[in-house]
Amino acid sequence: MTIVKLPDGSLKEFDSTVSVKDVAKSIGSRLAKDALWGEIDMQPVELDYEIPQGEPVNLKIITKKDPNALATMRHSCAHVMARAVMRIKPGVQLAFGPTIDGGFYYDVECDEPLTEEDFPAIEKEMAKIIALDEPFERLERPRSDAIQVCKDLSQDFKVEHIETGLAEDDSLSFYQQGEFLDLCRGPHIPSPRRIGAFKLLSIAGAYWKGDQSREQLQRLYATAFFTQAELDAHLELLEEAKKRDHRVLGKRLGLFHIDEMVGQGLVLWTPKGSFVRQKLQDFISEHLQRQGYDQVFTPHIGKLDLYKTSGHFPYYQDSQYTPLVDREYLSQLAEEGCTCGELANLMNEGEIEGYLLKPMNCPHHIRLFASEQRSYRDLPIRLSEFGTVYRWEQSGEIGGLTRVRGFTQDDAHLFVTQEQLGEELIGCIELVKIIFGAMGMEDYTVRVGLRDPDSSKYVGDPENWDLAEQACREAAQTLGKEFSEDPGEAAFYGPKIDFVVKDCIGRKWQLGTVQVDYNLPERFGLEYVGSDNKPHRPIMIHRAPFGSMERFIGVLIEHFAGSFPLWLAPEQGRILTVSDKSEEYGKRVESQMRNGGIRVKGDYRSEKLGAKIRDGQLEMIPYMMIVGPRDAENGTVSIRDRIDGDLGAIPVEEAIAKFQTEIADKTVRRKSS
RNA sequence: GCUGCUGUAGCUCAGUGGUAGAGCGCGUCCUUGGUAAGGACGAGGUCAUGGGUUCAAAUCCCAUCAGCAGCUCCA
Repeated sequence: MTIVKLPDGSLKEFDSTVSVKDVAKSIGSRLAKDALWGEIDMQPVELDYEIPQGEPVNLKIITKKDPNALATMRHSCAHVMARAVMRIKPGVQLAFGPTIDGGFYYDVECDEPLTEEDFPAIEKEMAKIIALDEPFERLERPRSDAIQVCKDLSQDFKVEHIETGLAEDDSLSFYQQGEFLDLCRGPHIPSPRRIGAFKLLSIAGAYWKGDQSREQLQRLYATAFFTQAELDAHLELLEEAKKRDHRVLGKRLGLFHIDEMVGQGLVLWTPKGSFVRQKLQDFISEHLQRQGYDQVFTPHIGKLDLYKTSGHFPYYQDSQYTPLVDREYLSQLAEEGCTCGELANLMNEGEIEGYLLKPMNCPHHIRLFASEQRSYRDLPIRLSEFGTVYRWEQSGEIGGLTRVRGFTQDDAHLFVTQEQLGEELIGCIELVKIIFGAMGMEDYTVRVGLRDPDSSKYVGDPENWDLAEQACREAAQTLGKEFSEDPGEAAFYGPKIDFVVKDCIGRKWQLGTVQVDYNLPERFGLEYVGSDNKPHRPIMIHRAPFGSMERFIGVLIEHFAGSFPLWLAPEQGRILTVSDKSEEYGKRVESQMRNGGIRVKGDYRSEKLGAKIRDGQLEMIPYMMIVGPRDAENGTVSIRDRIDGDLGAIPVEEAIAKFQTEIADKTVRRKSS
């Protein structure tokens, strides 16, 4: 008698010996077909495994739908990959080899570095290993034995990991497949037969345990699927994603340029890109005005004293452009025979006079606040500026519009009383909500950064912190969207709310941010006169709903795949003449459209209509207005929509009205796919 | 900053130790065509920069700069 207990708690009894497959069949033919392997008392077994008779066993039948099935298979594939690498390159040290979104990796250290040229050989070896069809066998070892096993294998990283990361574990598990033995928590698939299709993707450096001061390993990225078709579809998806990369589209659509001669991470906005940026600024400005913000302008540099007071210099020196040293100060130093090394030391200690390219706008705004006597009646004071800041980002981090060295924040600083904090935070959140709403961006996450209660690194009164954190939570709730609360993620000066989106290849970027600050008002000694006629310290809110114009537009290009909504499109429409004969009418339509406030251009080249349409389509022009003799006669344009294609002929006035409505409504139209 | 890869015409990319090619784009001409590429001819390159090896380097080596992927970082 075989007794099987299924995950739902039900029991099944069989008179004779049955395999996992037989049990699946008894439940349903569909399950039998979809079954990949079984798990008996948590241990993976093959479908033809014969279930022991007697005592009831817990059986789970794993199908593709099981959320862990793919990850388990990929992890087993990682073992196969590591085994293949060890066969090809002797003396390989293994580190970690986990599963990640879309695949897996294994960190290794080789005497002689691996390159992508080694991929075919590794893949071939993997195929051989899979063909051997050896099972993954689990072994449990007490910790002292486990250390010895890893030492015998000369796997130093594994030894270290057992001694540090796994210091609490009394017993450790290994998985063995043929000659390959690896410290591993598991689980694994019963046999490599379930690895359907795999592919090595890329190779990159990675630090052991993510620590920059430790060994740098080689990380082999790869992926695997149950079927070749799924792998192909995945690879195609990756290719598609690359096409919407804002760096590719930015070049193709002529939105921005980054020039070697100007400098790394310094964006030159072309007329088209500038247009989009300006439109976005105008858009948010309307809402700032409505919310009672005051627009200000401040210079791009400030004296070092300003940043010494704010605490940014010399503390954050590494991420700033080198200061512009005061001319007289420099010549004085020169007279005193100061060497370069001494100058650098002075700079490190902050003992230097000069100016700094501003890494943030707050100190300037703070000095504006402090420039007048303030009463509680004046508060809240909301100073906004599209302020350009410069930060010396690490060279390896810079790329496209999403990480740059000079960028413009849609910045503002609110000086508020404790009582006003909550309401003002809600106002800030509303702006973010308006922006994401207008762009049709749903796919973002919200993080509320709270202080770590055990830490003493935070400035400000703990009671105020509690109030501010609560205010942040409540403000975040007004989004009507889930948010995470992250203790320890607050800045040392106050809690914050961050808005994060992913780019086309899955990298996460912070866009909007709202931060409470108890620190700077203190450092600058800011005050207002309260109703009690006594001085009080205001609280500051830093906020930037876009984050930075550069990063936001970078993400926006990918979000729209280059097809901006009509109100944002630099070129909203294009007049296409069927032949030269219609040029005069085309020009008339063009000026009619312009007078109606529509941004149009005319394509009067002696090309065939099909070619002009193709060009317009590739340039993602929202509307093409085709004009030929028929239209000239009837006073119409034949509209071709970027999304829906030919819409037929309508009178010019009607077309203008249609566009005006779409612009005024800021409609986001997307391909319904 | 670190590791690996890459750098050839405006763009996308071929290419060999013996001093450069395609497609697109651009210019001129022909074509006058109603919803995704009409044709011909032509112009355009210190093969990223600086060294080195060699009779000979765009090709091999080194350095620098820049780009890409990842790691680390991001007040």
